[in-house]
Amino acid sequence: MKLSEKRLLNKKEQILISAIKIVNQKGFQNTTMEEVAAELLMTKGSLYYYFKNKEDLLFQCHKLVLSRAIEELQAHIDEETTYENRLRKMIKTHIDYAIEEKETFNIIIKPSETFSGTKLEPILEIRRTYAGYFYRVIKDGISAKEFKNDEPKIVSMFLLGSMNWLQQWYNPAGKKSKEEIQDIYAEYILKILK
Amino acid sequence: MKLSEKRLLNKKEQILISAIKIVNQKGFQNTTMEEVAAELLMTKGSLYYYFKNKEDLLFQCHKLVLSRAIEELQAHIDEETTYENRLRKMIKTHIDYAIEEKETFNIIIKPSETFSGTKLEPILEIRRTYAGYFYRVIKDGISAKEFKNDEPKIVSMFLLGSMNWLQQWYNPAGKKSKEEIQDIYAEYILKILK
Amino acid sequence: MKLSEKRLLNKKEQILISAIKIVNQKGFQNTTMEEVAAELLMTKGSLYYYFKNKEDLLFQCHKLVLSRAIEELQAHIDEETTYENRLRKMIKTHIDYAIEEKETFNIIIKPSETFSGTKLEPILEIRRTYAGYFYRVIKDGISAKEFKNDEPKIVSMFLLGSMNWLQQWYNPAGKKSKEEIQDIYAEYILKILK
Amino acid sequence: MKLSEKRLLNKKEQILISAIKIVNQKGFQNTTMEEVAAELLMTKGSLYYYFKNKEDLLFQCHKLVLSRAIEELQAHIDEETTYENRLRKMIKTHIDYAIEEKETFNIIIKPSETFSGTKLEPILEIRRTYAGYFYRVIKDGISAKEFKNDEPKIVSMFLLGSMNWLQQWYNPAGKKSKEEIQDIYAEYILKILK
DNA sequence: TATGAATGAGATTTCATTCAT
DNA sequence: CATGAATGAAATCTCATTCAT
Repeated sequence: MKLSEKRLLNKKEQILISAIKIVNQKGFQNTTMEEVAAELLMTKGSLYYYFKNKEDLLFQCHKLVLSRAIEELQAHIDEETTYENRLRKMIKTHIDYAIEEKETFNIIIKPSETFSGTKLEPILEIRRTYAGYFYRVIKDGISAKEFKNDEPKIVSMFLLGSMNWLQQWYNPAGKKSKEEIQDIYAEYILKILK
Repeated sequence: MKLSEKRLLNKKEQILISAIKIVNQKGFQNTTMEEVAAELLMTKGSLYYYFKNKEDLLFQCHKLVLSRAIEELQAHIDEETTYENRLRKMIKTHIDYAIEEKETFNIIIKPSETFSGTKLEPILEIRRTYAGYFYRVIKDGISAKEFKNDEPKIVSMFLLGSMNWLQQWYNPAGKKSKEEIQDIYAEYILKILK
Repeated sequence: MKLSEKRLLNKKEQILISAIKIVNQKGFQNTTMEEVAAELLMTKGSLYYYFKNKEDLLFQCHKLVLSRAIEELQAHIDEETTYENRLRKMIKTHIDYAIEEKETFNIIIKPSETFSGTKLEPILEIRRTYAGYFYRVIKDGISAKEFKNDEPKIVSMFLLGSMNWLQQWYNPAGKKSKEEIQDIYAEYILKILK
Repeated sequence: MKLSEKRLLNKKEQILISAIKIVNQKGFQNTTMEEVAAELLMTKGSLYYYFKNKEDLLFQCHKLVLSRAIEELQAHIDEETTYENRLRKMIKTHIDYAIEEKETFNIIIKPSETFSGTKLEPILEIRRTYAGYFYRVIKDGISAKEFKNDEPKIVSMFLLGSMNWLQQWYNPAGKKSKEEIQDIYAEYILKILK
């Protein structure tokens, strides 16, 4: 890769990071190109040098966040340890993202309201990939007789749903720390898997 | 109540029902006043006779659906039967709404993205009330020694989250019927409560 | 037709007339919705109440002008007189429009630069209809042995081209009056038809 | 001329040739600097080294095509043969350009819509020069008693118009070949000149 | 010379909201 | 009560142009 291409990529990522920040504050629909640009001390027009349109920008935000999360999940899956351990770590990771990156991580939730046509399917695909990691570890844990359950797909969705919901009610200043929550969620799901 | 007021109420409800339909198809942010009006063979302008503004209309949609669901939950809670039975019926009800009334019932979306200022707190209040029903039945079940768990709040949220997520992946044409799903979800949550 | 519909149509036509005026001054691409609105003492937004988008507005401008011209041609064709006479009158009419309504009449010329996709074909269709009148009168004149020529299609295009070109060089303040030009053009084409 | 100036000229011409290609595809107004640059595997910015601005670029495109055509016309005029022959060849040439170089050659477009201020007059001047060749040959043919007509200016415009219009309807895949058309057009104009 | 990046002005479009009738 | 019409603010997007490197 040429230096200039690298620089372009860097800038693009910089923009994405800013955009993610704004989107996490204001939500998707309420984020304007103007605001994203302002955050970067750029002008609207410049954004269009890097991204085809708003949908494209949002799409790449989502992709960036999810792909980062996926990397972490992958690392956990690759560890040589019990399936329980892997699952626990994956839960930790997911909850971190769900709480910290709220909105961007969240297109996960209603992509069809944000994306239309061509971009929707890729988004859904990434989402499926992501969910697949949870499915995998549960399924493999079952095969390895470490877990016991007949519906790995449903369990994984059950888990994902309960974790995604956290953003709605979890209060960092509340009684339970994030870590405690992470442990409790792991405990609960393991009860289902026994 | 005078007849005219009654008629007003009827018309209002009619509008809400149409609005709910559209919102369930298009999502909150993507529903325009025009579309709601069109569905009712009215014009945009007329809607403003019944509702102060769009936010108000959406607010009342949300409220209507939630209050209907709350009535059902109340009925289940009032039954003279085991807590397990009550919880099972409540899960059934919630899943019915979550799947059928997708958007309007949709408690997932950050209300702060749709509602601003004066309407936000009332919305959150209704939601808390709603969630309270699940909290209540779990807490009481614990007090009655039917369930066993130290974190009724967290369990109820865990449950709500997993159910709300259903809209994202549940496919009516898929392998599992809605009824099977309802049973499985009840089973899982009961495992946590034992 | 209801009164309200009539009023709508009236207003639409009023807008079209203003738009035609602006377009004739500035050309298609250089006419902005803002300007059209300003001419009518309206705001941009209001135009969108009457027309779906800019292309639609321009399309209807074109249609209006052409359909008026077509009416006149039709009247000439229907007269009970020699084909030569009919053709002479049609030439008169066309030249009047070509000189007076320059631009709007002119989308005739490069519709593909102004219209895209769905609107292009209808435009071409109207254009074909229009040109068809000249073809008809020539063809019929030949059948009636009043004219003599083997290529009515080509003659009609030859004629239309020469007339459309008038806008490029005709100067109302020049030596020849519009009426003289109209006669000369008729003379020339009749020479070809003998 | 220094070598560097020569190189500059070459590059300029290269750019013009590419630009002409694009303009012929997309039309004057719809051609963007970006597209022209892309065709040359250059970047927008570079174009500004060679041309002051877009108008300048388009101007020179138009000029280049017209001046090439003019050269050919000149050659035909200079031949020692009948005026009829000269005129026939000029018609051939013009029709070739009108059909092949559609847009850039396009004399139909109102230059005032594309060119403003300083560039407009030069454009009109070239066009007049171009048209002048047809005027000349007709006028001289009349003086030489080979043609007979009192309005050489009008005849030449009549001819030019009919030929320019060809781009609007001529279909290479149609019944008549380009050569046949060229003959027919010559025939028609000669009828007028006799 | 050439380029990559940024700019900014302006154009189109959308839509909640208002209001006279 | 209902509507048709108008509004205006804001958002997206385009593109010619500039300029430091």
